[in-house]
Amino acid sequence: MSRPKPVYIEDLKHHVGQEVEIRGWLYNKRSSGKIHFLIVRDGSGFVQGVVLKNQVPEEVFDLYDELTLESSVILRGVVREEPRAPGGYELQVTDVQLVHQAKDYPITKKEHGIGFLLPRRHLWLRSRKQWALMRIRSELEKAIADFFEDRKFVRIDAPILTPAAVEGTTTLFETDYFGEKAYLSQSGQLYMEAAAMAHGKVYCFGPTFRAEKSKTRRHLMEFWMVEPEVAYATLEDIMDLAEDFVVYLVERILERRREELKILERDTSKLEKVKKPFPRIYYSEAVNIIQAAGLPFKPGEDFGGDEETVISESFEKPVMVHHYPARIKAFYMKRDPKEPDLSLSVDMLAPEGYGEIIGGGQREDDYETLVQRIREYNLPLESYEWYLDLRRYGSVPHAGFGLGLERTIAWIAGVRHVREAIPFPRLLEKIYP
RNA sequence: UCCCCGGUAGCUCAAUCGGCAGAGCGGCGGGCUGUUAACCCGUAGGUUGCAGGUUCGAGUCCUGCCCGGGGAGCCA
Repeated sequence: MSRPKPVYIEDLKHHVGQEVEIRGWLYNKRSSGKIHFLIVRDGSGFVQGVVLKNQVPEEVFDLYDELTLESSVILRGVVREEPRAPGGYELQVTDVQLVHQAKDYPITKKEHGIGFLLPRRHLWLRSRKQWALMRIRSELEKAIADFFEDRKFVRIDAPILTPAAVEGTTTLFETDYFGEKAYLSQSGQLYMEAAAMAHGKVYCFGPTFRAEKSKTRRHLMEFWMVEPEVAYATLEDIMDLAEDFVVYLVERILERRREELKILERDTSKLEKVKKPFPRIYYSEAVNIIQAAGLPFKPGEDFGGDEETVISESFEKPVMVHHYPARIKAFYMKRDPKEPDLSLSVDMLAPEGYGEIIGGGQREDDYETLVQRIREYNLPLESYEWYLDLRRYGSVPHAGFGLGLERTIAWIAGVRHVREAIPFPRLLEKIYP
């Protein structure tokens, strides 16, 4: 007996009428007595196998009882187009092989609470929605690389172990580095500024770490960030780039991950509206929106979750808020020469209340001013000697931004909490599995 | 660190005014040739988070503790 060719479920449409082999895991099963339905997943998709009592040997038909959820199985059968089957194709099963029997798989088809699922993240990843989310994440990572490659950016990997803080040490994970203190990176930006002076247009993409005691749906202790930095760029230039970037990412997912969005029950009409141009408003205009909505807010302060929600819900597209008060932004942010109390900064807020996905702006490029800022912010000048070198030797105007990957995924995929946007989330005081 | 909510069967939850601790799913046994988180019949399954208090009587009220979730601050 010749063994049929192993194929992936996503390729079944090219094998209609042929006998194939699917190697995967049992996702679900149903039976009506003399007909069994086996829903199998193989990583590339889900397919229903139909086992008819009068068409397979008795021992194959009876194997149904041994096939517990998440057991690994090999199905052989003929591919058929079938409107009654989920996905449109099904397998007329000729043979079933049990590779390994899973005993009492804990995650069932019914609802579970987050407290039950998170400690079982290694298994939860197999569930349909989580599967869809990780495929969207993977596609976004590809889209990020493609976007910058198309625009001739050079990818520069920032270090993860760093000697000093970018914005103070209170929220850093500290570790020992041969007897000296070192910290896990909370941003690659300063290194990107150095790299931009070497390559003009650069970006980094990697994990960053914040030891903030944050316990909200928008926070992770370890998250991934994309940080482009462009020499000779202004605030305007970087807003244009951020806009193009986000439009590109949304388009890519709509184009290549529509099935996954459907599994997640995402309302794609809201994503279709994400086209240029995005509204750009001054911080002061954002304050007006907040006050018109009746929120108690002290102008000059940074926005909290409620304020961000009110602003972003005023628009159908991501909105860019720029010219924040300088005192609530980082030391390296350049001030507007016309209004020195305001910084050349921008935040992009995602619609539907998903909050800030981008933060960036133009950097201070004058040596004396930067030294003064470092002093004003009570930061150790000696740690920034190398950074100051960038202003000593051929300083130019430059700007950049950082985009939080998980918040972007949560928004595009329409999931409420960022913990589902990363394979193994690191949450406050939780590092298992 | 602060604020709010919760902890009852393996899971998700219910239990009126303080009055016999229940359902669905999952498990197990049976039935069904087109199921879509299948359905139908039957069945097993409980230290109601822990400690104390009030009461004839506490899952329910009170005190303390533990654990979990959501949010604030901070940020992407």
